[in-house]
Amino acid sequence: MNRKRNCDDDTREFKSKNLEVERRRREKLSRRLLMLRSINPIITNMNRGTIIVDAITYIEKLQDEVQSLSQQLHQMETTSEETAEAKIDEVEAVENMKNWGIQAEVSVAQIDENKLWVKIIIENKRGGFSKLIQTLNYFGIELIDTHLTTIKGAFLITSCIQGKDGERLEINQTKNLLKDIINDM
Amino acid sequence: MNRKRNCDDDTREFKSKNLEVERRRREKLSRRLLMLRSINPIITNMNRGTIIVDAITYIEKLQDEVQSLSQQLHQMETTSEETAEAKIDEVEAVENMKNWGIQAEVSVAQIDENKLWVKIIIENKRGGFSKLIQTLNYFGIELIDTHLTTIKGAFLITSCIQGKDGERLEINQTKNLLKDIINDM
DNA sequence: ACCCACACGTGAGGC
DNA sequence: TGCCTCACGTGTGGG
Repeated sequence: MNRKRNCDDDTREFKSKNLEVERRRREKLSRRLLMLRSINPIITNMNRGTIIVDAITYIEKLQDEVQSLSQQLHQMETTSEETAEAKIDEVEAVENMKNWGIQAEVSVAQIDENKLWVKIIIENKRGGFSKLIQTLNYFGIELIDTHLTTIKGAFLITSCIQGKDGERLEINQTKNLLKDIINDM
Repeated sequence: MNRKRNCDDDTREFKSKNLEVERRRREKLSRRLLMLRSINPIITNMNRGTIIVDAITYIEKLQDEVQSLSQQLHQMETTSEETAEAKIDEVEAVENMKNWGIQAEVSVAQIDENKLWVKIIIENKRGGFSKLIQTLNYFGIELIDTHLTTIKGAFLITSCIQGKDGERLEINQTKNLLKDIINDM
């Protein structure tokens, strides 16, 4: 502890051998502390001790952030698994349609001045049919009576439709609308 | 630097006033370094300097992790917006059913020894109908002829079904299967 | 003057 | 032994 250097060492200063080594060590430690402070965006003070405290709190914050993010990501992945399955189903549906030589088709015929008869053959996309119905509903088209059959990856739909509020439906417009809807799926 | 204490201070050791204070400071710093080391799962050495280096590398790793996770989360959110829309549609569908007093319903009747007639009223879940069809298909049930109407957030389905390969269908089993499928949606 | 934080040089102990 | 790390007590400069 207390330096026991004798008082008789007169003028000649006796340097320890590890003087320079110790100096290097201190410098290295200081540089590393500055490094630690430089990558930490949250700094309260530039004291030697507060640098470490800030680093601790920053690490804890990052750990919480990682945990929270991975948690959110995990539950988002689990909820979107069915979407992935749907994608696979759609691919298989197209394959089936190709294998069986089924061609997509849209036919529209006039029944009377208010009603049209439509026949649609499309690939069996997951949710495609209900989306078709909803889209038609959005465009003011009401499905009165509908037949539907699924065969080997295809929807076969025949339906009697009319415009809401007695609005007249044009054959070509309706046909183009149906094609657009199917293409958008 | 060199202590200038006169050699005439004889036996009485003169303690600096900041001796204890400095001691507290050192202890505090050591404790904080141990804290920093304790929350760091990646430890190469327990040296004073390597503790800081490990903390730096750990912070950098955490930062990269946070960036990567938030990036993945962001692009997953953008791709799953449509799912959120579907959820909203489902909620609205249930609201509509409640507003119009439509009750979910499953009825099954026997047509002949091979065919059953079913009537189903369910909420208009996005993709629910095609999932119903696919699930029935998975359980070996074939839909021969199907009527479907959507009214105010509900599917009204009447269908003639039979078992594949001439397999007989029991009424109660089929009814329970349909209920299970609907509950799983 | 005081307080606080830091750097300094050195001895002790482990490998 | 030498090398390396740490704790110690103190001097010093800034607020």
